[in-house]
Amino acid sequence: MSKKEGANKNIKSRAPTESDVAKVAGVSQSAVSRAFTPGASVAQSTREKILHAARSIGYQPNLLARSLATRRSNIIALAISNLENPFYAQVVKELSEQLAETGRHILLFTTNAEEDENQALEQALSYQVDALVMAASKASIELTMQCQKAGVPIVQINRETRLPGISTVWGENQRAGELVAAFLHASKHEEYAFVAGTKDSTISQMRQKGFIEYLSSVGKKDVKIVYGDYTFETAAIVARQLLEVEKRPDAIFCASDYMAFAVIDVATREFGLDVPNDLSVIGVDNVPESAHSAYDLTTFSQPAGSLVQEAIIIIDKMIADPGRRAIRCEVAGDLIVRGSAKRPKTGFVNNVTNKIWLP
Amino acid sequence: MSKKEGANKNIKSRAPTESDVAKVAGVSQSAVSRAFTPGASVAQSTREKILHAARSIGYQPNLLARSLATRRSNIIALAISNLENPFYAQVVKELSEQLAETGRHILLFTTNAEEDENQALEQALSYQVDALVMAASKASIELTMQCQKAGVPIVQINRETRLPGISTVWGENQRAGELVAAFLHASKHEEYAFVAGTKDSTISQMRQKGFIEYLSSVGKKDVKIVYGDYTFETAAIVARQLLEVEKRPDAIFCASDYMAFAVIDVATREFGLDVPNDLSVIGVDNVPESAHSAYDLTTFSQPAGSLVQEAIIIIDKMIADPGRRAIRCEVAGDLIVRGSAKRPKTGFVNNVTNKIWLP
DNA sequence: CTGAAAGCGCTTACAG
DNA sequence: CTGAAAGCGCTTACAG
Repeated sequence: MSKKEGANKNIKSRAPTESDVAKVAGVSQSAVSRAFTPGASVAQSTREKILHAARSIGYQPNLLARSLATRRSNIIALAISNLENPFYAQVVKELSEQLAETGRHILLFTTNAEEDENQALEQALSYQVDALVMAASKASIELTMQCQKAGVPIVQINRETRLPGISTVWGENQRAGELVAAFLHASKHEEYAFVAGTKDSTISQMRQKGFIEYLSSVGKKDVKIVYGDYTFETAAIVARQLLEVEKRPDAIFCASDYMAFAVIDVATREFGLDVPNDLSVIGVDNVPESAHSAYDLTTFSQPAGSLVQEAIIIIDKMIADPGRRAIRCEVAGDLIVRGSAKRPKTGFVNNVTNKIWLP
Repeated sequence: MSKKEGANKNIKSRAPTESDVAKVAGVSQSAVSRAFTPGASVAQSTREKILHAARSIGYQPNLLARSLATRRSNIIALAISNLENPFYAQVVKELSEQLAETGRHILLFTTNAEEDENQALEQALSYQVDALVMAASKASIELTMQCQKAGVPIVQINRETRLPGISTVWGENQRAGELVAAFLHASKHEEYAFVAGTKDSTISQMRQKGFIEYLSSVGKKDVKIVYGDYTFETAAIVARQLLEVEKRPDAIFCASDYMAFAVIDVATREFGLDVPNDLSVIGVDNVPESAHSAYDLTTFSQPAGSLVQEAIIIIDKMIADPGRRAIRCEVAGDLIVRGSAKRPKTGFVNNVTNKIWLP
């Protein structure tokens, strides 16, 4: 047994480090570091020598150590709840893929209660993440202040909250409500209802605002509002409440596709209603499932890929210029016409992939 | 401006460190470290003094630095594809929540092509993750060898591949195929088909094996096999191929619920078939959507929560004893009876939450 | 119980 | 272009 091996007390062999590579290549440890730093000042020949040595012993840079030294981890924290809603699954996927293009990755925090929300974010900060994106997830104001103090940009996806220092991207929520109302009114519905998300959801509030304001302007002032809490189960419960009364609605607008699925389920299976002849149902999001013929849902689209793309642009701007003020950005959507709601006679436009409606 | 502030060249203030806390509390930096280490040797009074000082300046430990020093990051890499399949969304959620109970978190790698698969895993290793879990995701053998050399445990979820050193947990795949076959045969079907996943998916192969072997044993030797590639779109395409022929199947078993949804969509909307009277469809997974009445899918369950739980147990064992051999573990499921397949006259059992079938 | 010191594996001015 | 050295913010033997 050589002296070197004898010194190694652990059974499990250490992963090779820059020093190991340096020894093999016959250069200094700093030279090795430079060989792995794009744009660093190294002779072409020594770089090659080093890379060869590195390969021969299976060296991989330790990204944790690099992060500590550079103060940049290339890790982005994602705080998310509602992963069962396909819209948020899409957000995760898009964010992960788009970040990967620049070598960054997601550290995931799934949250339910607000307490573990806060705890999660504290942990995220401790991991020295480069930024924090929050989707369907709300942190306390204190904590977001803490992020700002730590110089970690925060961007919210799909919220319209106006908090100091917090960037956010969202869809056309109020316009969604207005367009849906116009569409349903143009196709001659009588009784309207809105299945909201949670009470404190700003995007749900904006959709509701657009919806009832438009309807009010055309004389429909008694829109029933119920809260589906963005879950399938609660949406099903409130759908029952909506449909079991004498004068049931013939048009239901839901604050998310996912809740719209629950409404359609209850209406067709439990109440024997025909969608759209007895009841029109419209959602928001345009998740992939909406196009599945089991639901064939008319919906206002909110493209997850675009929201994520804007979020990343914001993150990059904030990182490049930490003094910068929060950025707020709205992403456009369309009313995608499918089979779950009666259609007006006029106003269709053919999009590249979908039939969309404009008044 | 004080001397100290003058020395701070950056606009953005550094996050406070142990040294900062030490200065405020009037102790050494190592004392601060101990105060934050459970079970370390510190006087109760000094610990309190330190924690108070820490709070006063908003100190949070730098987990990256801690990871570097302890060689334990409390980060688990998750390589996953198919996030659009709700089963895998559930795996993400469950893994994230169950790991959070012990203060660990997921570093997420979403993968499509096998190349970025490998690249992802290399990166994961570079981040010094404590373990790697792979779901619906396949790495090259070389890379998995590299993980082993680096002493990083790997566990695969939902694969039956037998690779040296790789732990894996899976459902009762062959039994699923057998039970489904028995169920369909007992309810008097004539023409059988199997919608497989990808050609190289071991779990799909095992399900197929159980299915055709049972059917063969009762004289049904001509089961049609098509490949849905685990995607909704491909499953829809092969469903069309299956149904457009003269002698179409009246019983289709799908290697995943997600593909079963596509089959039901195509059968009902495009071919006007009644499920289950014209066609029985059965899946595997029992994702939440299966219970939604739009599909009301009969399916063999594969509980994501249990699979994840076993995976974590394995990880912990491997970390505790790195010399240990790979662990392989099968998780039991049930045939959950719902409305998408004709039922046999006999053999029902009432589970706590579901109606299950046993021959 | 406590502090000084070495070390985790990198990066990055600074000299040469 | 290259190396020696200090530093990133922690942990952990080692003395006292």
